[in-house]
Amino acid sequence: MIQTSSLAPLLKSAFDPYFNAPLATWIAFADNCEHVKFKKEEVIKPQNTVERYFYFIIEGSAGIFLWKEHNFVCLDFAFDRQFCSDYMSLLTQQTSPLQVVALENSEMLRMPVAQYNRITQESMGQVLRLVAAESSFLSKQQQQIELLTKSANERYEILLQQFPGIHNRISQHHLASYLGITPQSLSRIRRAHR
Amino acid sequence: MIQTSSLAPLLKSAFDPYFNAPLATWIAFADNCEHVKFKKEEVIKPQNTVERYFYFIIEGSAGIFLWKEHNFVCLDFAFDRQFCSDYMSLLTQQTSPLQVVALENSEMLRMPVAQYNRITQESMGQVLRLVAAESSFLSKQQQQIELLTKSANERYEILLQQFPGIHNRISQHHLASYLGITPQSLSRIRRAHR
DNA sequence: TGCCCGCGTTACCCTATGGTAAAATCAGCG
DNA sequence: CGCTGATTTTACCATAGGGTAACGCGGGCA
Repeated sequence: MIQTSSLAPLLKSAFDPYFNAPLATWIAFADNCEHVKFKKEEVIKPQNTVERYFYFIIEGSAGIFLWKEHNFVCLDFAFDRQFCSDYMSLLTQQTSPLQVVALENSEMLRMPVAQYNRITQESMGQVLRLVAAESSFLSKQQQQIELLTKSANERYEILLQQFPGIHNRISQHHLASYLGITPQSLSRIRRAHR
Repeated sequence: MIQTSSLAPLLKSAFDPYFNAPLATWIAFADNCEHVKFKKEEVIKPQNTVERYFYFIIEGSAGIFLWKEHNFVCLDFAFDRQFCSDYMSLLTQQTSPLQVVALENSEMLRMPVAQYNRITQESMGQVLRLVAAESSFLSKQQQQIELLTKSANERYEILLQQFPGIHNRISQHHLASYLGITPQSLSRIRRAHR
């Protein structure tokens, strides 16, 4: 069993671009976390439940999904060193229709919401929480801009730029649902790309 | 000229649903603001500039727009007692392609970004800033969900529910661009609605 | 009162994407 | 190495929404 505190450098390097906290702070943070593993396609947080954890991906990937008619559409992807809770439900502590699913075999660090709330009352934790909120907003607004102003084809190109190699890690029907199209349409787009 | 501090009760009542601050705090807040007016269709913040103010709408409305090919598409509306800056640019203090426009003759309260940053280092200000970020995220995610999972027709119905009477205040081509369709398509949808 | 001008509407055809179904390819496993 | 089931591709037609253009209507203004 890995000591979670040994993962502190990883946390520090992931968040250093946003704000500076000494390694000791990240060790304390990691000490409040649990080290968990998920199998590909395993449901981390089912729909219509309350999110109980703040998750950080050590290695692997996850998707945030929403049921629509006959299948799940993907609202967002998260990869190594990213945050991947159902943030909506984490914030409100209400059930949400969103479901979080591991998209590869993954290792994560997770902190129970009670400790997340406690920690985000301390000074560094406030910054962490604000950074999480503001950067989540920025990326959501970016996604909205793309949905409103780009074609499916352009959105696919942007996705590939944003996450190079994503098409080797994530199945096509997930990518398609994220783009707001069917797998068949995505296949057509990929064909045109060659 | 209205004393901005006389608007403190309005601020307090607008934010009370999110967190509780005594009236005195809002008076102090308002004292840092300027009372400004805009005419219908007046540009409050042009595209490709940096947002210099935190805006609060006393009365009226505004839209956040993005240039696409031959016209502006609307990313969001804000009405009385809502916040209406180019939040992306306010946060990053970088230029952004977003443009903020008054959609009716409007009165607003605005606080320069330097004071906004100063105030959001104090305790109540931190809460304000976090609330702004988290609620902006929630509403953006909701918009993304609607774009991905609803038809233009359904999105129009949702918009009417969310802002009752909006179709009497905002022109159809703005509504259409917000929904991601053309004014002609919106006209078709409205016809079907009768 | 009558004339414009802007906005919304209608009409027409076009294109991107959806839906269904079948074929092709790939991947894991005996 | 070949079977089997899953994933991806292709094909075919259907539909929502786009583009252009013409029309109509209502309000401001001469």
